Amino acid sequence: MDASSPSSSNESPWLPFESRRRARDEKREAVLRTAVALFLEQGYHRATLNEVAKRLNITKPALYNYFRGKDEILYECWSIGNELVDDCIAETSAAGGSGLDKLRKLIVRYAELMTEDYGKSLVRFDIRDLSEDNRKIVQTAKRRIDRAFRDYIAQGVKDGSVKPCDPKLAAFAIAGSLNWIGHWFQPGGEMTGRAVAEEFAIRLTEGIATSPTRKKADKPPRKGNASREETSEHHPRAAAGAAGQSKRARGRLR
Amino acid sequence: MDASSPSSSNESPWLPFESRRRARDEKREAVLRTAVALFLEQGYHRATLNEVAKRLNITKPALYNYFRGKDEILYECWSIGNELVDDCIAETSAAGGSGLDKLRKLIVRYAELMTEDYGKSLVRFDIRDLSEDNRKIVQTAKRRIDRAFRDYIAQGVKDGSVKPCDPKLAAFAIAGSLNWIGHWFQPGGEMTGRAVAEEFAIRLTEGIATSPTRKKADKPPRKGNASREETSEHHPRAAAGAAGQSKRARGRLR
DNA sequence: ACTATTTATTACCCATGGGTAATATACGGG
DNA sequence: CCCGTATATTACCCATGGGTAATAAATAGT
Repeated sequence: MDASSPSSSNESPWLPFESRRRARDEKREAVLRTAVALFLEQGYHRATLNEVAKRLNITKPALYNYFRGKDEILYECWSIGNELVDDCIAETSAAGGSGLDKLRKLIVRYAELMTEDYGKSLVRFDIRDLSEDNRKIVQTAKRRIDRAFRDYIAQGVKDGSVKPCDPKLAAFAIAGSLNWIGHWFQPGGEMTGRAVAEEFAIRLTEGIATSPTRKKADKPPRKGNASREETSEHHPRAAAGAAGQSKRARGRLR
Repeated sequence: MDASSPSSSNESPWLPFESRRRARDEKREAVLRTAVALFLEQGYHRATLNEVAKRLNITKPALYNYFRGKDEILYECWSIGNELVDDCIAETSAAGGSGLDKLRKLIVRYAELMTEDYGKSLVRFDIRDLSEDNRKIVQTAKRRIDRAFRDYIAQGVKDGSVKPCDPKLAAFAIAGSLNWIGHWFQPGGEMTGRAVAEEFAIRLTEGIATSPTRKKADKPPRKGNASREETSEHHPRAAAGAAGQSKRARGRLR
């Protein structure tokens, strides 16, 4: 343990009593990284700003230099996740292919997102904890995500890559599976996020695809029970850092 | 509106200032019905015991005649839902058939449960709000539910009704879809709970079934967008009563 | 009717934690 | 070196809401 190491992956820019000259945005993001982890770990209501501050080696009021309040922090966390999803959708839509191709691509990306903190925040945070305004924004964004799934499915039905089905219900089923990943996945388990994502992309589309699914060597059913017991039903602790991405500058105060 | 009607579906046994002689268990259950609805509607932390009491025409301390505290009420709500699931599993296991048959049966029942209050409580309530002891019980129960799904799938793979696949991941995918129903379904929408359940049973198994799925006249893709806009992403308000079932007598006080 | 028991009410307590005010410290520029 | 600005700290405030104590009203039994 070297306490003076410059800056490992997920560390606080506020070193105990020292160099505090980092750029403002870096600190903002550090707050969000810490907050999202804590909110996921303990749940928004049990998590306190005091604890967030403590993990950053600062005190609660300092947080108010960067955010208006707890609910705004929550919103910003969600917002980062949302940008990541938007990127997924944009890329997926840009890349050509059949409806099914796009659907698969989106599933892979979205699934992997669900294994990261900011992705989880999209499905684990309660919209009702937000301010009226932010809640509206979130709801609109969620509709847009839903539409992406539905559109790809509908498009697939049209171009023949997807069996005739109700796009709405199919989207519900698929998105449900994916969103649930955000509740049970924890890094360090049997499978990596990427592996889960790819497996789900196959599993979730082989029911509605017109052509047979599997590509690579047909994966045989796996044995072996994990050491850390997971369940499709519950949400365990969470931790682990997530992607950073810095195209944000909204919400400057003063 | 006849205020003196004896006892409609979801009403308080405590009539404003009057007849208070109902059996204890009936009152207990009335508290739970009200609580589960409110917890779903507002979220556990935003919901207050004062509000629960108010909806029952009583005051907060009266609730403590029936429960030790808020978290115990939460647990009891969950517990009722769990009993309902247990019944599903028991019935499904009792009825014979291939692994796939059982899986489908369980999906239908479980899905429909997810459209009811007590069912939703299984997936919407946060385990971390419970006492240490109750949390353990819940976790165990969740593992049991997960096992049922996995076992049916594994059995299906063995008896040839289900394509070779990893039962664990398949169970995750299916349970995820189903659990998510508890987040988006609201009665009064386009489809009834039963309809959703049956549709999901087909959709979720047609990917892993060995034989072609659909039974009745092949349902054509449906058009028509609902008046009340749903999304695969968010959780709306909730209300509606759920099944009662009264095989409970645990937790008597004093 | 009188009493015991159950069940409700009114009036509190108080821990928690979000948020603020006043103030101190660091930093960058002239 | 001094001053303005940004950023942090200490010391508070106070609304909320779970939980309790003391007490009153209803009910059942004899």
